[in-house]
Amino acid sequence: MKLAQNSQQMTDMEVRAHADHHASLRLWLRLLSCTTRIEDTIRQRLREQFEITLPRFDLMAQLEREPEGLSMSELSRRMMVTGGNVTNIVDQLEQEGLVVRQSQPGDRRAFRVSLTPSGRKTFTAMAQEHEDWVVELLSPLSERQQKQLHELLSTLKVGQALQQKESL
Amino acid sequence: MKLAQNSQQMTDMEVRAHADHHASLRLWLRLLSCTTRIEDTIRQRLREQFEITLPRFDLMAQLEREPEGLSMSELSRRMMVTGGNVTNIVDQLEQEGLVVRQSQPGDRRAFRVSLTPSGRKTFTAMAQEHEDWVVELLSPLSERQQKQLHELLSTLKVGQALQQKESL
DNA sequence: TATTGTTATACTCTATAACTATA
DNA sequence: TATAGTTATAGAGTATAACAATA
Repeated sequence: MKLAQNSQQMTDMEVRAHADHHASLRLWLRLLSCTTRIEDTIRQRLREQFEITLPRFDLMAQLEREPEGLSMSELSRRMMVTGGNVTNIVDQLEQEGLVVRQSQPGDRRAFRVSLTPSGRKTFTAMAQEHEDWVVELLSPLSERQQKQLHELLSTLKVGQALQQKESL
Repeated sequence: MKLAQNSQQMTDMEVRAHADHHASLRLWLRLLSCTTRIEDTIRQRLREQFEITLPRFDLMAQLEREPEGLSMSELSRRMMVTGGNVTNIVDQLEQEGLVVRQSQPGDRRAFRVSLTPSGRKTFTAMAQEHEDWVVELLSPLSERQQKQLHELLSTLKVGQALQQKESL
């Protein structure tokens, strides 16, 4: 591509491909900045209003969906971080009385981590606020536009998953 | 909203608003996961192939657009991080010979930071690869879909900016 | 042997605050 | 006084690797 530019022998297809490249790059930068801005806002509000970080909130969100609780390794897998990190986060949340480790009958190596009643109550309140923030931050888009955006991102997500599979 | 649910007196509008809330939340989670997946891939490849982190890459990208160089405080403003961090990153890049601090004639407090020839060459190679990765990662979307996505995100961005102004 | 979970360590990014030199 | 930049410190998140207990 660079050679073609320099030698002034770009074909129409190359010109178009080149233009598309820049368009993709601009799209990516915009995608990144929109997402980061929303995420930073949410992160800041979680800290200010609930003194909680996003990873801790995410871990509680995982547990909220699983009343039976989850093992440390399952949490590690779902949050896509290594085990040591999960140990740290669970330690902190357990000190605050928001989650609890219970020994697993049948496997004395494993724990079943779940929300305490206090943790569940706290999380419900946070999640309600969190949802309101998201609605507010996405409100520049109409309902119809949000639906469109969701569909486009689904295509992107599925495509990415396929690409990952193919590269195995 | 919660009260309306419990008292079973939700109006049609409330029902719709409630559904929209969940839709917005799902949209946000999808937006976040798509962006994070792409960002993590790029971060990993930058580290593996060029031994560079995203903030360092971003700083070099800022300098690449400004052949005259930028002051530390201007870099701090553009990267939206505090001054001490910029000092650290510039220190590292300067040790590797990729950027250089030059004293500013007219203000002996300030520096003009710019890419060295080596830094420019290195960045050009990295940026080319980076652009290829972005094209690849966005390729599940057609050209037309990418344009659509870009427009939706523009609406979101402009709306966010307006909201920020209004909240001042 | 393999797996679950913990511990220890190290690295990057980040912010805050105190500080120096210059304007 | 205010500004440009540095330094010191602290805290969060992350990964890696060695380790103990159990399967």
